[in-house]
Amino acid sequence: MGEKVTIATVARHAQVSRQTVSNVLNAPHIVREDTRRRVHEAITALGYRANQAARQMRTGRSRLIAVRIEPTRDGINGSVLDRFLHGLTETADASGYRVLLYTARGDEQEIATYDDLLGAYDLDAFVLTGTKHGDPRTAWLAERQVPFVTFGRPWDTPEAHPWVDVDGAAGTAQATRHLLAAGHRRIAFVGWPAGSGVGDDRRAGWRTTMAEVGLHDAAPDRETEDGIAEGQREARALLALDAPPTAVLCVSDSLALGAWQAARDAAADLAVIGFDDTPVAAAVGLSSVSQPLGEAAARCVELLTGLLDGQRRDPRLLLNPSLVLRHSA
Amino acid sequence: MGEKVTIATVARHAQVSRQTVSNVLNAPHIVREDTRRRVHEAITALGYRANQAARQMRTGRSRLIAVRIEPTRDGINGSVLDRFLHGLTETADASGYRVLLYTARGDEQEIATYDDLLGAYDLDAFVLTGTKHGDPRTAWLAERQVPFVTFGRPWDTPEAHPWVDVDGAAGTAQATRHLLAAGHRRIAFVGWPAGSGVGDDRRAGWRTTMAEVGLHDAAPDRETEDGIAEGQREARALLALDAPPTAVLCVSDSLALGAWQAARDAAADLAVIGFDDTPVAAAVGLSSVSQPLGEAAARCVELLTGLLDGQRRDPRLLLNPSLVLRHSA
DNA sequence: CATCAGCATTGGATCGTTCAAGGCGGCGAG
DNA sequence: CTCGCCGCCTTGAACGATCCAATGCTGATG
Repeated sequence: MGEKVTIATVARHAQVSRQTVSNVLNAPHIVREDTRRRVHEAITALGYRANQAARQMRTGRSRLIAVRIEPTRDGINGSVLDRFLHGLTETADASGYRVLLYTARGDEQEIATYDDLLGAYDLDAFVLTGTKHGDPRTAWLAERQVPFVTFGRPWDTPEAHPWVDVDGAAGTAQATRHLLAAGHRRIAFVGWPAGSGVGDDRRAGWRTTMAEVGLHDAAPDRETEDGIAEGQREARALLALDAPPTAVLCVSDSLALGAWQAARDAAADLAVIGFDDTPVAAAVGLSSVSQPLGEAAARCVELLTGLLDGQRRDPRLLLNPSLVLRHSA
Repeated sequence: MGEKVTIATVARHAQVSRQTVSNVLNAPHIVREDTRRRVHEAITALGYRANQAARQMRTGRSRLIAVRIEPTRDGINGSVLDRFLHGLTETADASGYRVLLYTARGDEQEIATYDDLLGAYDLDAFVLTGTKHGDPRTAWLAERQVPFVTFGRPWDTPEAHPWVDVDGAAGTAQATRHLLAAGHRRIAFVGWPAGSGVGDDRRAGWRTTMAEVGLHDAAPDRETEDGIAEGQREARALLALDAPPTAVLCVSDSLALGAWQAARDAAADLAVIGFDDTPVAAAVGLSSVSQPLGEAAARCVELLTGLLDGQRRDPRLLLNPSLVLRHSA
């Protein structure tokens, strides 16, 4: 339709210079009230939108945030990222940022992608999900002073970089207390093999809570890979014990679902609580610990915009999950 | 570390002019073999990456594709978009494009977002998911000649714009044939209220297949909103019939899961097949019709790059889903 | 030997924005 | 009265790439 509307068009229309229009947008306080209003009127009248490419070329900032999207590994856990991503996009929008996606197989390729994105698109910041011990990605980014936030704690050095995370231990502690309050005494835990930050954290919440009430002995602790079949297997093993537990707390919904199915098949009276409150849990009526993903995403964006604006807020945030009760416990 | 690497840096390093470097990148055939090689060596040696902002300003193309991410409505169906998005990002990457996310509440706001994205970021193209009758979004984009592809047919006018879709009718037909081959004669369908393109399409596959074998009379057809509780209700109603069906085909996994649970609770021998092959279906062992989401995404990107390069391929693609068999049928 | 075609290469202009520097009127201080 | 300063605005230059027109070079031809 109409010709391209640039800052010059607006300037002509408002009878001022280009720079004044630019100032209205970027430093309104140095422009006189009525001039500012006149420029704003011209902007809306013409439907002007600042060209990001041109702005970016001059300032080196793109107002773009990169987020990795992973292949849905499990299928069950995929929805977690999905919800997080949605929250991220929405909050970023509100702050004038946009979310750019990328994929990568393996850390090395991911780092190459950083390089690419930074070089070609001048990305402002990165959001990483799923951190692990000795993560090479955060090291690379930190070394180059690229602003980034992780959703997930750096498990080695808590102060290494800004992060947002959900307090897994608090979640399992809450679940454990709920089971205790319901009269359970033998409460087992089915978790991942020790060594993963997330898994160990969640296990710790259960363990300390059980220890607090002196029930540590009546608390079988199992380690297994993630999966429904694995959950079934562990539940069967637990039920075959001399003094089987009356409740099981699982580190994931996959394991919890398996355990729940195994208990039902064996007609055993076993309370089960999972973790992540995935759609699967909701669908089959499984109680689960729910992460505040929307809030986590919002905090990530807040931290990033803070970083980019040079503000210094406390760059580490631990959020509390909540327990969602359904039929299974 | 090193200073910013621009096209001039590369030119100096390779002992040629800026334009020659540009030609190597954009029109390699007009540059002499050995010159080209020398330039390429300089590029890799310096780690040069073309600045997209500068390129975009001159050419007006951003190599960016926008995709909407929706709030996970159901929770169960969210994973479909998730997998599609992953495929999209991966294929786009391979073609040198990047995926930009956006959210919007309602069509009006979404159209405003188009305007914004086009004005500010010079987006090259859009991918829309979930089309409906009389979609105002596609009309808006078409009117402005913005390149776009929809994942989902335009249900009013098949030739309106390029699209990729999965043949829902073929999927339900395949599922119906499977049930027939397994000896079922009374096969019910639980679908959404007539009027939604997707739902009607899926219903049609079942109906025509049943009609082909003259079993149309023995085929109860139910209409209901989506949801697990709704699926349970419909299954109970079906089982209470004088001549209850021995199998149920559902338009979604949510409904199928509900039906499957109701049948189990009633200890009824009822085969159930769902649609979308969501993680929930996989988790509980529900047979389902699976959409080739990765391929659909790849085709979307192919179509778009074709459009952008001015190629004229057939811009309409109907893909075949496949039946995934588990315990439930 | 002069001319010209064919091709690779060069310099300058350009996209839309922001930064740096400067102009200009008015006001208070010396 | 003059000077300096402040607030507000304008002008020229720059970011890094591509496009366009012009130039240099080589070799073949009249």
